[in-house]
Amino acid sequence: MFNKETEYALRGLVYIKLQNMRGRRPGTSEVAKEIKAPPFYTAKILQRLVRIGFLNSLKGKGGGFFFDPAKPDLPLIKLITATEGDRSFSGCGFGLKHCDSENPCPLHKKYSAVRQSINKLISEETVQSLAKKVYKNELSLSESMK
Amino acid sequence: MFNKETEYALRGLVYIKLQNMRGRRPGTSEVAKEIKAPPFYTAKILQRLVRIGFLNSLKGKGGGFFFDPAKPDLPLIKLITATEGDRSFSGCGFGLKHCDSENPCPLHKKYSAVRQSINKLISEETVQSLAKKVYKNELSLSESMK
DNA sequence: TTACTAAAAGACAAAAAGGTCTTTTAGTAA
DNA sequence: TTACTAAAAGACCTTTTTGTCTTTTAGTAA
Ligand code: FES
Ligand code: FES
Repeated sequence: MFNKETEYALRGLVYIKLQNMRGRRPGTSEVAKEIKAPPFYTAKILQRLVRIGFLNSLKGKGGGFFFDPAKPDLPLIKLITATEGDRSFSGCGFGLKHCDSENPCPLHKKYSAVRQSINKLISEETVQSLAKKVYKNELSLSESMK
Repeated sequence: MFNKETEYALRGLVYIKLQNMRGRRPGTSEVAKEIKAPPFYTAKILQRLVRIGFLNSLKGKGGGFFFDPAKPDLPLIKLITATEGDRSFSGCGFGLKHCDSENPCPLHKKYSAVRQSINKLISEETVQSLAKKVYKNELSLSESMK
């Protein structure tokens, strides 16, 4: 579905938000471990997200990553666009340069419906809304242990 | 949506089937040109599809690619699985190793619905059904020229 | 059977994605 | 103000994907 970078970013941010809700600011190695992602790569990705402005960080002892509570929630579509560009979920499923309902490909009718439901999903859900679900329902951020 | 190889394979096969319906057997360079794909890469991909058995070919003058009319239609899901493996449209949208409704990720509920509609689409449609649509409705296999 | 045509095979190369690691900088706590 | 902690930055590497090209093989038509 998403590429690795987006996956790690998404899982990482949800984990960070969840910890923030519990009054903590996790660091890179904790995040990487919890979301089962490569530690250095995770660090690099989180740094990029801070630079973009999606996330805040604090250096030094007791430091770590956190969300500015004053900022609006971060919809998945914004995150995805930032990590993998616009490529997904806008183009033609058949690979034409542009999806054009005036000049549709043979997949257009069915595919554009699916595409719309994907866009709805990633526009409605935010990092925060996902974290809240985990918080309330004990949903999983990593594999079940059984 | 799909990777390049799958896209070229899909467009190429639909083009070939369409030409077959018109009594022709196109060759690699014709296919590549018509679907706007890199010629040598297209050749390589088509060769692989022949080896797999999705497609037939005939060498020599008047030769080219064609579908065995006796064979059943080729659903997109088979093509996709052959070109890019099982990775898409089965796993967890959040990146967990397995999608497990007993231990769902926070995307599970909404994502699994979308995933199912994708699977429905690629199971229902076949190379042949798409070619037929193009044949009947003059749908587009490449960009509009305007 | 010769000349031609077209696919088959596979080596090779460029670009993008994914990942690792070292050095530097900035902060905190005692 | 020293010692420690943790992020920032960026060089470097590996793997996968995408793409190119040459040589070989198999067939057709005349
Ligand atoms: S033209 Fe292909 S999806 Fe719209
Ligand atoms: S567990 Fe993530 S989609 Fe099912």
